[in-house]
Amino acid sequence: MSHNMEEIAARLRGAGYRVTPQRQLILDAVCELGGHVTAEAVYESVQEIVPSLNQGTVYRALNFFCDERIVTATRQPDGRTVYELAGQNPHHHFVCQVCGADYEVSQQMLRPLFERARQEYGFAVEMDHISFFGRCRECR
Amino acid sequence: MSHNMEEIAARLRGAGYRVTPQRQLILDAVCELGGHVTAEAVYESVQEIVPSLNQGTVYRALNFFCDERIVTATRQPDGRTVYELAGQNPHHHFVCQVCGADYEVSQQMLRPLFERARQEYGFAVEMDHISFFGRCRECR
DNA sequence: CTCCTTATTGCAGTTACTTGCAATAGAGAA
DNA sequence: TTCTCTATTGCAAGTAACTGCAATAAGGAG
Ligand SMILES: [Mn+2]
Ligand SMILES: [Mn+2]
Ligand SMILES: [Zn+2]
Ligand SMILES: [Zn+2]
Repeated sequence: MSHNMEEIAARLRGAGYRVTPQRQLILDAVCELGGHVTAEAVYESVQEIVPSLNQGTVYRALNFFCDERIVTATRQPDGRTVYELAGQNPHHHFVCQVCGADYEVSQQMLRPLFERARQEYGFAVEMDHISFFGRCRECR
Repeated sequence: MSHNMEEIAARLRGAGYRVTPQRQLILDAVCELGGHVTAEAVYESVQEIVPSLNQGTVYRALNFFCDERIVTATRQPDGRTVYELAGQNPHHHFVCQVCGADYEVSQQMLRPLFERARQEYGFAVEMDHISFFGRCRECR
């Protein structure tokens, strides 16, 4: 996973947002830490570079990037939220509540359901990163 | 929505749990308030009958009932969790993020997806009350 | 009915995240 | 470069929900 900051910056500025060093550091951290990362981990990471950078700023930036669809978020059953670069391949997850096994599944897999939602209810699901919790084969 | 306390109480006692007045009040409140109800609303409701009843107890009881599959919970995008009696007809929701419109959809609708999860990954999804957020026809 | 084990409660403190506000600083205009 | 507007930050307080611990009480045994 990698991100093109130039491109993202241009898009954000074009929309009237500002590209601050804090936001760049935070996005870099999400990218470099890789995979599903907690706000806490991002905070600790950026903290090492700019100790004055505030936790509130981390949360706000992460939410901002989610709104802008630059990162995705999933709420875990433990109450924490994990973030990830909303890169090239949109996907969802099947997560085992017992052992934590995590199957990444493509957007495709949910298409039939979303299609039916649209046809039967005129409803357009707008979730690009869902986690379905349950049990894997071994844990049943 | 209604619940048979006798039956539930017997089942809980049989499993080694205790049926306390607090738990009964809390379950009654979820039932009587009806529909999707917040912990806050439950707390205020039981508070009127037993003012000493603690918020922590409400949260613990609600989680306990969720574990026992007696109530279901959904986390809303605003961060709050709403609870509901896990009654006769298991269902999920399509919720419009703009106007709040809420389509209740039967468990059936998700069966093909869950079936595929099982066949392709050996994964058994164990979520009985999912909310899919998006936009309704009018709000698009 | 009384006793005993231990599940549950009340309480207070903690965690994860959000928010109001005054100070700061992007970034477009001149 | 300088000015100006206002988006964003740091800070501190606020919120929903969770948790450790000592006191309480459910409910089975006798
Ligand atoms: Mn992911
Ligand atoms: Mn429901
Ligand atoms: Zn597993
Ligand atoms: Zn709508």
